[in-house]
Amino acid sequence: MKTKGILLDLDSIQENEKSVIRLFVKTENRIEIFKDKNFSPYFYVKALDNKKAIKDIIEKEFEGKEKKFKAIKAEESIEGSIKIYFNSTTDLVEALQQIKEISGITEKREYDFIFTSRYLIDKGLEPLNGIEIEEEEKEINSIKKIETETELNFIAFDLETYSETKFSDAKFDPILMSAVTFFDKKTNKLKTEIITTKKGSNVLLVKEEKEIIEKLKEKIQGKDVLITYNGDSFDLPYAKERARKLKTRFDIGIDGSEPLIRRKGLYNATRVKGIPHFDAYQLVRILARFGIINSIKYDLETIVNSIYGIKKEKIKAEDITRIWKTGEGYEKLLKYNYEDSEYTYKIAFDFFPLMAELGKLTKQTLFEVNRSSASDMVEKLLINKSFQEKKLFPNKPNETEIKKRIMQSLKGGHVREPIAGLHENIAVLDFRSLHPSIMISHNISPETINCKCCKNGKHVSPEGNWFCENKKGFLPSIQKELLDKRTELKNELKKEKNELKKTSLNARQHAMKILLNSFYGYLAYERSRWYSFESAKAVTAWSRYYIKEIAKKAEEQGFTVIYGDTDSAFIKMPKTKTKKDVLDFVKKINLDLPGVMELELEGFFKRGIFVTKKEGTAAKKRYALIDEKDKLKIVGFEYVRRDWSGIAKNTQKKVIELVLKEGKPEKAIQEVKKVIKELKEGKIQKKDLVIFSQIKKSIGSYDAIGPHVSAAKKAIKKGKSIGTGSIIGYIITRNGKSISDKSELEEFVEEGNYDSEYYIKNQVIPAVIKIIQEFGYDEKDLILGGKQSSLSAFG
DNA sequence: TAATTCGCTAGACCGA
DNA sequence: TCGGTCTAGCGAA
Repeated sequence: MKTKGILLDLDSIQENEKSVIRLFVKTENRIEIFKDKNFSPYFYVKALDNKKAIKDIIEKEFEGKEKKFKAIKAEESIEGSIKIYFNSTTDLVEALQQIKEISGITEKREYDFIFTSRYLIDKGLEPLNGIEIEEEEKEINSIKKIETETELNFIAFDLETYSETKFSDAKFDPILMSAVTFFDKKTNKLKTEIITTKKGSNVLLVKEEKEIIEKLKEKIQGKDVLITYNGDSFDLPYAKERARKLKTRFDIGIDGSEPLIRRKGLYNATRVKGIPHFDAYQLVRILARFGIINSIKYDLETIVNSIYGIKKEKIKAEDITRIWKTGEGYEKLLKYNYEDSEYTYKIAFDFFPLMAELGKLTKQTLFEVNRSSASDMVEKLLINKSFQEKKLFPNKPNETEIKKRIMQSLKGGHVREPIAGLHENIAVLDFRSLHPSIMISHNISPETINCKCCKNGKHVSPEGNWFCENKKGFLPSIQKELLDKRTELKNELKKEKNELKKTSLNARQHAMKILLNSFYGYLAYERSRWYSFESAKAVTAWSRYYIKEIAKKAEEQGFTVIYGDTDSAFIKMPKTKTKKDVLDFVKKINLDLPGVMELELEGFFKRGIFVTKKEGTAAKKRYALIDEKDKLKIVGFEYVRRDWSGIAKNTQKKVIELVLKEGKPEKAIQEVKKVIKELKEGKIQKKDLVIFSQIKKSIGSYDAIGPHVSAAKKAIKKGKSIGTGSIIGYIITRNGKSISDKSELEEFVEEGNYDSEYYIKNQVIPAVIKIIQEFGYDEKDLILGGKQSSLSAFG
């Protein structure tokens, strides 16, 4: 019988001592389980004498935990290796240890790879894409990928729980309510309901806590993707534990299992069999790593604000309990629960296409890709290609090798010292995808380096290594494929009118961009299977070479180069030069660049400012530009840093704006004076004084107790739970001697209790002084009344 | 518990 | 209480 569906999830189980793959497939209207009993785990070995080794392997009795077993098959395979099959993954693991007892075996390969990933790659399947199964009574005879439009039913949920202390403990504290959000087909809109035991808006009333869990379970059943915000560590483990306490089961898995909690260091990964658990918190972490979003904190309120610009109200744990007890503010609590669930749904929904595409490209399930690192993704992609090209992929490095790799240090990009001051008519040029384009254009790959044939060829790096011109490198050939496909998709995107198709095309090209940019890092990452220090070294050597060449040529053309960082050149156009001259220059450069390397014009800016450091030389990585539409671009300054107070950041922004937009340093000075006055008068609100900083290691292991550590320590004494990874918001109060003494967690500080001296001298003034100094003013002009200088910017 | 290096700044820490 | 050094965090690319 033929069945078509969408592949949601897979796992492997042991059945009659055999490993069996189970696929969770969305067919017509439900999720069904299909078993594949014909796929055996395997690994490869290399041997001195294959014939003899095969005979020995076949005859070998391996010692299992319970009984002896044999390999089911051993045969000659790719690259002169021997492929050995086993009944189960447990057999394979045992055999892996004992295989070295056979003489003449020199090497083991492809043994450290997850069985389910193996299955997807070998069968050429893509999670969240279509599959066609030839089956009998749910047992798979054959399977293949087909292209299908993915239409899935999502459901998000969010729990509110009771707590006498700061944190709820599932052993004692009940679930008060659970919001669920899903797409309502009747109204074609999102619908959110709150399952709870007290009446109110949008409430789905039940009698007791146990029924909340059961109702939630009922709501989840029939959906295809389960969305939470930090469900990995909170909502799912909590619901599971409460169910146990209340003598019921939270068995939402398609196979009737409960959520499976796997400890992953400090965090959990919680899996639901058959229904991919899509944790929006994990998603947001990934997006932040790839620079897609930028946020100070990772709680839902901050994230919603940074993605959608919407201010969502937060209710603290203790208030939830108070509201529940008194009933006062109950509607607010309902709204809070409602919004948590709805925004969680929205974030996950909006970024689902991107994650789905990353999953398809790297052959990872949604659950996996949702918790995957950049190196994971590149590695899976490479392994997949390796399989397609019938090659053996490299082993993971052992710990000794990893340590050796860490010892090596790599020189990075070139940063040019800026010319400090105010500049006008700036053109910013930059290389399009610098690292990938260097890798592709110079064929940089671990196996093309220093080949026999091309020592004096085109691809000799500035530091001496060279790369083959005859044989295409493994890594760059994949990058080229991605690049070409991406260009094609972007062209299609331009023509496409249908919004849904546009979303999907855009997600695909974005996924490719992310992967493309991760190759270089993977090459230089110590745990990489395709590690090549010398290759990575060549990439950066070339990057330095090319960007310096651009600067040199720009100067030869009569431009002044005012700055450059890694892949960019900021050039100042003298009066005699036009925009066309800049574009012609770019064009000319591109004629000489090799392969796919390309210089682009990022934009024209009417003004820009670079400042000096304390020691007097110009500061790199901090500047501000204003374009022709008066749009500011502020880089590196305190304004973009979370470890500065709002009052300092906002004042700095205003100063930059006044100076760049209107060329009025005098106005800027007035502005700063005004802020200083308000600070002195105690008028500044708490929220503008908070400084955020992360506790990056265990609180006891600090040598230097800075303000954030000090505030954290005090808060811990008061019963707050703060650990590695916590982001602290603190305020410098009037109570104490040193800055650290005065530092206190924001929530413990009364409105108005702040050290105005600190905020003036250590926050506002340092944030603006370097900028106004460029106009001939100094600190005295900010504190004293009179104006010391009358220099004007454009006078 | 998983990409890299370059660069800036603050504030503690320490010895004179 | 000073100045130099070191620890720490965060951002740019």
